[in-house]
Amino acid sequence: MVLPENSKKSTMKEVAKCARVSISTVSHVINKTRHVDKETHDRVLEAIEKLNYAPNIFARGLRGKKIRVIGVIISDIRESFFAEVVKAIELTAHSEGYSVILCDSEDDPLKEQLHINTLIQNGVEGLIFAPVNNSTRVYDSIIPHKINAIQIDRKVYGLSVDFVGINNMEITKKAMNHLFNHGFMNVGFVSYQTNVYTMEQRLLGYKMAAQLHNSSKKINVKFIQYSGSDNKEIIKSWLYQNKEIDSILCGNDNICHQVLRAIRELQYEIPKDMGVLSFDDSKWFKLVTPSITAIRQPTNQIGKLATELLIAEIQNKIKNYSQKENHILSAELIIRKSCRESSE
Amino acid sequence: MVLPENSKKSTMKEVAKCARVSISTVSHVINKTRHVDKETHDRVLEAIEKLNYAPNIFARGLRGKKIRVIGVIISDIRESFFAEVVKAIELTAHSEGYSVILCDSEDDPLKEQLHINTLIQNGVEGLIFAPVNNSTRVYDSIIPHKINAIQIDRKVYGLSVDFVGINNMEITKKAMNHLFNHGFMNVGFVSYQTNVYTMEQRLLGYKMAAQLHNSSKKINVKFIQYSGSDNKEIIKSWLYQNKEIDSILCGNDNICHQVLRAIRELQYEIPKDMGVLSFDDSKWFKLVTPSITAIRQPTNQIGKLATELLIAEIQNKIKNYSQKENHILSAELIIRKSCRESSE
DNA sequence: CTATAAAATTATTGCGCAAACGTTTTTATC
DNA sequence: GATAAAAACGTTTGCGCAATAATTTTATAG
Repeated sequence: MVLPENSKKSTMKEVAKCARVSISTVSHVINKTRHVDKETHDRVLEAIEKLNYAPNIFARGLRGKKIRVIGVIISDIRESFFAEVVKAIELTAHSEGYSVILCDSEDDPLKEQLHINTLIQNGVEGLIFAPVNNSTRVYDSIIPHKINAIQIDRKVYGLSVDFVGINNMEITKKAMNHLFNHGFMNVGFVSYQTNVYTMEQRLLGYKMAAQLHNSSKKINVKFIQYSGSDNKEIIKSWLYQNKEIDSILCGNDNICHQVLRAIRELQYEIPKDMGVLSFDDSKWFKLVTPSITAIRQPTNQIGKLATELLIAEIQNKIKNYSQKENHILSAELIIRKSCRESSE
Repeated sequence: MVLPENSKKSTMKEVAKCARVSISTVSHVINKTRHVDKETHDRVLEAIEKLNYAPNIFARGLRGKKIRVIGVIISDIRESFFAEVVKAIELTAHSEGYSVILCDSEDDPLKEQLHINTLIQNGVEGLIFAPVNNSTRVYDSIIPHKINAIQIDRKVYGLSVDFVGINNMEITKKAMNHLFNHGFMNVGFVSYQTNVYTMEQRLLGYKMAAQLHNSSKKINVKFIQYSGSDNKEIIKSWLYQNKEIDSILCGNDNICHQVLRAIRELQYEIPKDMGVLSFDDSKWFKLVTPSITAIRQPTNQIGKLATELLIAEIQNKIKNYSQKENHILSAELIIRKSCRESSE
C-alpha cells in the first residue's frame, strides 16, 4: 500500500519552518484571525498541503477552542423513532461541521447520569437528550459546565433547557376521538412506564378523552417494561382479564408489535374485535393486515430543529438563557384500517 | 436549581493545593502510576471529591494519553441491521469505558472519506466501519495515523484490516436452495448496488445456485438506489418486464419492504405467484401476511466481536498487525411462509 | 531624509496534565 | 552511629496551539 508523502502527523512548528514564517503566522492563517500578506498566506497553505498538516484537536481544546462535538442521549437506537431523529441530528450536525457522540440510556437513570458525565468529560459542546425521568437532579451536572442542551421527545419539569417535541395531550385526544368516532367505547393504553412529562401528557389526554366520551368506563392503562423484554404474554393476560377493552392505543411501534402478536394469539380480529392505534408510524404499518392507524411524529423536524437550536446556542447567536422555550411541532394522524369504518 | 458545592471545573493544581501535596502526587493517585502512602492517597481522593474534579481530556490527549473514543461509520442508522449492530457496539464499548462517535456514510464515498478524516482529527483511537466500496484509497488515510480499524459487514480486497461478518456466499446458496426446493425455478435478486466483496459474494452465491439448479434460466438481478428513494415503481416494472421471475431474494429488510409493496400493487399472491426471501430478519416479518422467510444475521455478535477486537488491538493485547483476520459468523435461515410448502 | 503611523510578522506565554528526573525522609544493616 | 537502600514525594518540562505583547518592516507626510 502506498502511503502519502508525509505519513506522520506534522505540527504547526514544522509547517512554520517549511513556510519560513513563525508559528503565530501559521496559526493566523489557519484561523483567519488576522490579515496575512497574500504571498505569505499562500506559502503557508502550500506548506500545510505539503506536510499534510491537520491541527491537533487536543491542543486546540486545551486552549479553549471549540471542538465541534455534540452528545446525544436517547433510549435505544433500535427504536425507529429515535433512529430517525438521530439520523436527522447527524445530518444537521455534520452539515454544520459537528460530530455526534451517541449514547443509549436504555431508560436507566444510572446509565443516563454516567453518559452525561462521560460526554462532559469528553468535552462535548452541547447535549441533545431524551430525559429518562422527571428528576432534575441528573441534569444539575450539566449546568456547572455551561454546556448547552436541548431536550427532545420528553420534558423535565423545571429544567431550564429548551424542548423540542410534539403536543402529546392534543394528539392523544385526537387519536382517542378517532377511536370513539369509530365505535370503540373502551380504549386501553399500553405504554412504557417512564415518569416524564410526555407520558403524563399522553395519559392526561387519554383520561380526558375517556371521561368525555364515556364517563362510566374505567381507565385501562397497562405499563410495560422497556424494550429489552418481550411483553406479549403480559399483554395477553391483561387483555384476558379486562374483557371490556375493545381497542388499544399503543405507546410506540415496538409496543404495537407486541400488542399485535398478543391479539393474534388471542385470535381476536382487528378491527372487528379489537381496534389498534399506535404512536410512531412504522413503515411496516401499511403492510400488516389490516394496516395500522398511527400517530406520525415529525422525526426529521425534531432532530433537525433540536440540532439547529443547540448549535445556535453554542455559537451564542441567541437569546436570554434564563428562560427556556418549548418548540411544539405537530404530529399527524395517519388513518388506515385498524379502527373500523367510521360510524359518523 | 441548586448547584453542586463547587460548580466550576477544577484543576489538578487546585486539588493538589487542597490536599496539601504536589500535582505529581495527584497525578499518580489518579493514574495509579506510582505507589502513594495510604494517608496521602486518601487525602487526595477527598480533595478530588470535594472539588468535584475531573481530568481535562484535552490536556490528557495532548500528553499522548488514550482518550477512549472510537468512531463508527455505517451506511444508515435507520436500517435495522445497522441499528442493531451499532447498539451492540455501543454496549460493548461503554462497558469497556469507550465512547462512540457515529457517522452515516449513506454509501457515499465522499462522505465516508470526510467522516474518516473528521474522526481521525477528533482523535479517535479506533474505527469500525462498513466500507462503501472496494477502493482501498479511502482507507490509506487511516494507516499513517496508526489507528486501529475493523471492517464489518462489507470487506475491501487487499485492505490490511480485520473483518467481521458472515459468509455471504454460503448463506445465499442456502437461501437459493430453499427457494428451489420449494418449487421456485426462477429467482430474481434485488439489492443495492455497492461494489463490495459482500455483494459480490452474494451475487456469486446467487449465480452458482441458479446455474446448478436450472442452467437454462437467466440471471435476473435488479440493482436499486440506496435507501433515500422509493424504488417500488422500478421494481414493479422490472417484474412486469420479466414475467418468468417466480420469486425474489431481497438484499435487506428495507428492500423487502419495497418489494412487498410492488408485489401487492401488481396483485400477485405470495407465495403462490411469487416467493419472497429476504436478507436481514425484521421483527415485522412474522407479522405481515404471509410471514417472510429471512436470513438472520447475528447482529449482536457482529457488533460485540468487532468492538472487542478493536479494543484488544488498541490496547495492544494482540497479534501480528501485518496480517488481517476474517471473522466469519454464521447466519441463520428463518423459515416462514413466503416460500410455499416444501416440494420434497 | 527624518518622523511617524500603519502594516506585517515574530516571540512568548500558558492552557492542564503525565512522567522523567530529583530530592528528602524513613528504614535496614553492620 | 555511619552508610546504604528503599520509600515517599516534589520540581520541572513539554505536548501543540491561540492569542497577546513585542518587534520589525513598509508606507506616508512634512
